[in-house]
Amino acid sequence: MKSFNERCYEILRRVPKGKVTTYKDLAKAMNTKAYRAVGNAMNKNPYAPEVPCHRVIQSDGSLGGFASGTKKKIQMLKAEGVEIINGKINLDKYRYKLR
DNA sequence: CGGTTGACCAAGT
DNA sequence: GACTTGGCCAACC
Repeated sequence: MKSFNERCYEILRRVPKGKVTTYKDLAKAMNTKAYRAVGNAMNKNPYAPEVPCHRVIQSDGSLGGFASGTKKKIQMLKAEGVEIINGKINLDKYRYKLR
């Protein structure tokens, strides 16, 4: 039985470059409501380059947090082709449909 | 087992 | 729009 965290990583790792998802959707995809616990998992994320934890944002389109700083997160996403307006992302455009 | 923590969410002020 | 409150759930001590 894998830990809750590893399940997060497995789902998150299939989010393609140039797309994003939200903590809530991620939790929903694994059939739980623990979006908070998901955030915890990301913070600890031991699969740093393998799992794109910077592609996970809040439900309202704002970035949420990032271990190395929110600014870094913005830069990485922009580098992947995601447009960020006023520190927010257009979910209709960039949200990746899980499941 | 209980209490604390957190990269959250929604609704209210 | 900023801040507070209550709710949520897993990990950790």
